[in-house]
Amino acid sequence: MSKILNSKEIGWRLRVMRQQAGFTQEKLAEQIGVTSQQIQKYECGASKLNSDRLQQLSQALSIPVQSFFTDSDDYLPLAIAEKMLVDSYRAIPNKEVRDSILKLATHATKMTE
Amino acid sequence: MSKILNSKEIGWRLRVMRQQAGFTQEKLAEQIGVTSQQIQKYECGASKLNSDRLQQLSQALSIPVQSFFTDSDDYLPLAIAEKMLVDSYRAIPNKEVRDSILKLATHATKMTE
DNA sequence: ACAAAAGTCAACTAATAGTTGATATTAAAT
DNA sequence: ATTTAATATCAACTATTAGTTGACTTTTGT
Repeated sequence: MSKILNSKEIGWRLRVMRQQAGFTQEKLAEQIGVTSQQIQKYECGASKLNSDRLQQLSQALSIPVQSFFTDSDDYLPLAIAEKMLVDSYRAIPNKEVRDSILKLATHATKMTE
Repeated sequence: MSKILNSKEIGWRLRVMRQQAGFTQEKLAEQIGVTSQQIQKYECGASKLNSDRLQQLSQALSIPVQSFFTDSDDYLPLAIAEKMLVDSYRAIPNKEVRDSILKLATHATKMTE
């Protein structure tokens, strides 16, 4: 159960990722079709990102939507099991097998009942 | 460049995933603190999900946020697939299921050699 | 066929996304 | 150090939409 991030925290991530991508608020703003003031609001958490904006921003910054919600820090000290999981996954030469593992994982909740 | 999904498409995913999780609109609604009519709106795309709702729904349905935005697992670049794998793995509430996924992954490499 | 549960529709209100215009801060250049 | 241009921030207002309630319809099970 991962923590739910508030709009301030999400806004901060947007800011960091925008800067890493080398955009000004203005440049990013015109790419997704809002004013730079609106980007500003996203970044301080005064406005919340909806599904459209999330996708537009992800595309503009070339990152997956998930980046807004999971700490990259979480992945650095990857728990042993998780590290094993990813390492194993990487090591699987057959794409179909990889895909089926991934699919299994993403749908695993259903199997618990 | 992956396609940007409109709220109708996203709503439909919500519906499918809710049903797969075995929730009624009502049940899901009370879990995230809105009315069932509001869930209904999300599902037909009459309302858009914001970052808060996305996280609440992901948690309630035990899926990563990314599930709402990526069409099919097959197109995912490796890095994103890995992220999704770990996110999904973490979202699995049942330890036994988690373990079996891990075991499957670690054994998958050998089996294909 | 009936009753109960789940889902849909419509009208309204509350909340917030998004705008414009003004002000502040930073950075570069003279 | 002063000025200039670029970037970022603040405040007030408007437009949109998220979210509500209540009535209606469909589905499901006995």
